[in-house]
Amino acid sequence: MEGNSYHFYELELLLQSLTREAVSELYNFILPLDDIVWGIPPQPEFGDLSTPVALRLARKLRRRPLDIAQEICTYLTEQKPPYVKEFAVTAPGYANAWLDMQALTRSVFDQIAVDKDEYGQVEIGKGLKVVIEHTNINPNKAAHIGHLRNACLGDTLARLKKRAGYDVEVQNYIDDTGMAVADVVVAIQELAAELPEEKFDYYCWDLYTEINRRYEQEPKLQEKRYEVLRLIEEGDNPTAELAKDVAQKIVECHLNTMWRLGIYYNLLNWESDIIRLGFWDQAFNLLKSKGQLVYEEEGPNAGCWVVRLGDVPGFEDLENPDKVLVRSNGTATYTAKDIAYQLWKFGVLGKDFFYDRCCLQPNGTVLWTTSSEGTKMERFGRADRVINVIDLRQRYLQDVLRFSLIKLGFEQEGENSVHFGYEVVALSAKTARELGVPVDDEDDKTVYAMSGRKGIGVKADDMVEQVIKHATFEVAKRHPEMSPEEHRKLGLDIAIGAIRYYMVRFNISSVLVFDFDEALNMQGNTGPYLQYAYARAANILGRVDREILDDVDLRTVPVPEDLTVNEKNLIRLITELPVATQRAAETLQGSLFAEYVYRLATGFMNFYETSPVLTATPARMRFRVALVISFKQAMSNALATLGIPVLTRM
RNA sequence: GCGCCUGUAGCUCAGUUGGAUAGAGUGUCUGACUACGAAUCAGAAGGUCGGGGGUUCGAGUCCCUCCGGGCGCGCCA
Repeated sequence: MEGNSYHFYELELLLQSLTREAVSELYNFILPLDDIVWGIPPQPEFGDLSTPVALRLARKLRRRPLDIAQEICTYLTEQKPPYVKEFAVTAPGYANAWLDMQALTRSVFDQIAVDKDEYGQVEIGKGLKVVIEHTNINPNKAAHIGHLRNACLGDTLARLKKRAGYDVEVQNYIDDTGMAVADVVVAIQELAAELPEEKFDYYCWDLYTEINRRYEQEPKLQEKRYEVLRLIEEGDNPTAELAKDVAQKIVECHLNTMWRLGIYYNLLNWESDIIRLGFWDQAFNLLKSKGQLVYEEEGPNAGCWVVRLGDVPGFEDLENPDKVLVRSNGTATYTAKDIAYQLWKFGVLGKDFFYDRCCLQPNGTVLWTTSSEGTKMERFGRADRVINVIDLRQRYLQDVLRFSLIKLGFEQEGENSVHFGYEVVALSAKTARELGVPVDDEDDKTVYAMSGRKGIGVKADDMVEQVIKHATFEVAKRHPEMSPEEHRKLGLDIAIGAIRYYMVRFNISSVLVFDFDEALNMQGNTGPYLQYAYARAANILGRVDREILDDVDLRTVPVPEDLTVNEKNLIRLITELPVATQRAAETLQGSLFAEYVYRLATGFMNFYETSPVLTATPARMRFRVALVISFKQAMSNALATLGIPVLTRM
């Protein structure tokens, strides 16, 4: 946001500082900027922007709020801020501003004409590299809808950060040496004769459930898990080879699942490479040299290397707040490896992976993979900020990671580590029942947790396929003239819109109660509603006389004085795109952005219903064509930020 | 036991650092397609914001307390 283009947000900021000036001049009182809010009032009678600042001042100044508001308005009027026509006061003490919408519209048109696809971008992240780690699915079974929430949130975050000017690198961590993979290896060795080529992840889903059942029945089978786990970590043996093969095949399945939804990565980070390249040994030496790693001679952690966290807020009350990094038998804990890995992300470990090209993704970008003997590259990691998209159950561990970095001498890195913690996905009673999970028939309020071990859950591909089927059916109903292939093609794009919007529209800190009926819904506050608004705009423009369309120029088209309520409302929503992007990117709230895009779409729907374009008077028509062009551009940019396909027909 | 999250319309959710009459969607009921596509729009009904105290000009929002639901507290990964 630069130049002299005053939109609502810039105006809000300008009025904020002018108001502070007014308070300081009039009452010799310095108010923090954050205490002065100019916002959109609930009723049009209260103007276009308003502030309750006089109400707040009343107590301190011991004066009537209405009088204060009046004095502030008088002061502001004398300052003649741009695009404000008038200031006025309403009870019980609000100061309101009326804007020159005609001039404001002119300015927005100009900006969209210049910025086009870049309209809505901001530059707060310029020069900063952020590494976003998401997806991170155990490579031992099919992805389920919980993983889908992770991936959709992470991908939307990445898109928002890019639009906010950050240099974004998306990493997908693969725990190929963990217990989960070991379990499937045990299952294959104990239960399976040969492995199928198709739907390998689905096959492993069942194997994983089965082996966990066996563990219950034959506890001594559990000994085999640890033996397999040991062999995998050791490497260079048939069991390790099998594990590697399983992990790679599963990762391939996961990638296909995510690619279908427009989710792409820059780098796959393999746990086995972290181990093989000795990241922890490197980190251990580094941390020892910093002098904050403690070797315990006595107490409960005798013989271990620990980091002391007892004075960290939130840890004081723990029985044993210190975190063991190296066990008394000399092996490193999971957290220790995580610390090493996190240091690598910031480029301060003093050790790097080698890299190989993994494949070309459907969007035309190369996916790279870490490797223990590939080529050296300087481009990965080295982040200014790191965001780990991991569900909230791991909050404690993520806190330990963050505070450990701080305590161990990497204060900056700790401060710049963000745990993007989201709640898990659970099943509604209805959907659980449909899956055959035993549910309480009396009680539809209870939600049911998914469980990989028990095989309870909705697989991501199943859900995607069902939504595609439903969307394809809806398209076919509306377009009998199209071929089944076209139906399916449009159905796919609509399904992507429905799924992605459903996954990001809720607050991340509450459990997403997954219900099939709701996920399949395409009316109301859904992804297809947003796509439909765009399609309607495209449809209008497709019907405008070619000559007129070519002739309408956003930079010169006359803006009428008598803008209607629906026109004004739409213009105002279009001007909000940059600030909506900025706020969502900075607060990491994709849902905030989703809500904005929904309001934008609704604004257009209202305009559409009330404001004919093609049959309006010539001058009005040309203005409305310009407005539709502007909306279409803004909506297209907004949908791209959500990763939702843009459709001219649906 | 300690800690964190959560409770708003029948259901799923919004609700900016305390601000004007608590909002959407869905479901139910009623209207609007020979009109730029009805995946839409307009209207009705639906609320002790979990209960009770407190703070103040003003509380869904802040504090205390109680109740319900979820999760976390390893020399596991």
